[in-house]
Amino acid sequence: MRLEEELKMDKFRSVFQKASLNLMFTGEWLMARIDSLLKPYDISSQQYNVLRILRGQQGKPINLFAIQERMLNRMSNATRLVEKLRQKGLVTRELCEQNRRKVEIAITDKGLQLLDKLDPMIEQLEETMFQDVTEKDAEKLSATLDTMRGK
Amino acid sequence: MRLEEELKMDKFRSVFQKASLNLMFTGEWLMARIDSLLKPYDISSQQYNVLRILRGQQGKPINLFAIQERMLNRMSNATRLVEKLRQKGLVTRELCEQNRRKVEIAITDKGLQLLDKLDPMIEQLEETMFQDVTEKDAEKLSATLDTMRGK
DNA sequence: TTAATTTTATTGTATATACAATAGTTGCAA
DNA sequence: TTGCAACTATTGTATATACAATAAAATTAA
Repeated sequence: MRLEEELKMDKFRSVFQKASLNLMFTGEWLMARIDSLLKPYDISSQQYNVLRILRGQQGKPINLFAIQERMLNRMSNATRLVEKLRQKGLVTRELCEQNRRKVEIAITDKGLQLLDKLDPMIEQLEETMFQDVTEKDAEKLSATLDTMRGK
Repeated sequence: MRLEEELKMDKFRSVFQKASLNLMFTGEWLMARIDSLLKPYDISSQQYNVLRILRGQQGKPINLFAIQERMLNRMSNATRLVEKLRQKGLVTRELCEQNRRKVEIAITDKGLQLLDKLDPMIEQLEETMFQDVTEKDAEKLSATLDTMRGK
């Protein structure tokens, strides 16, 4: 459905305004889809994102500051987010001996297993979303978004 | 900056995964920009969005359910959001006589004046974002997003 | 008319979020 | 060496959010 119908708007100030609204709307839409996929596993999209960041580290621990830098939405609170994951046994937390300001976080086997279970579901969602979008258009989308965020 | 650098990721599973992440990241990025523009006026991007919906009604009141349908992110709580606006004197709330389930909301002059002040700031932000994006690319962006959300 | 269903709004509750304030640790400059 | 700045994490607090439960009014069906 086009954005006009989706938001019941009959006109936009400009194609740029329409693109902005569409970007925010579709971004929210996608996160809501992901959240509802993850809900039965009692994990939020934020938490899922952090687990993937940790897996991307290939077992190397990473501190809270670095996690924050890699998060999709700017850090509201990496400390508390990671603490939730720790309580579920999905990550470990260890004080860094070399630099006692830092806290090193790593994903556990249980965390990896959870991701293994979730991955196909997320990939399936992606496939559905992009079934009528070419690789070229997906690349174009990324390129336009990069341009919008600027240097 | 490209998403790779932004999120410090060296590779993506596919161009589709990259596009998904970019969509969520850039959507959040844009909302955060808008929120920080609005902050001095003590209004959130959600509240701003509702005010614009009301203005779009050309003075005709609109009920909470219809507001919810037009909101950018799915309704968490239109009741409470609108109540905040009412407390600031930006909207009015009136029980509908014809259908007593409904509550009619309308924007006040104060609300319209606030929007008049905010509009140029938001337009300026849009201009900056799209300064290196053509109209054609903006249309393409909207079209791809519409396709992703599907029928 | 009564009962069931649908529409619309409100409330409760747990959690997430933004953002500022604080604090401990380290590194650097005077 | 001391003091200051930068880095990193935690905490406090107010607000926003998701989502379910409830309620009231209207509509439909029996």
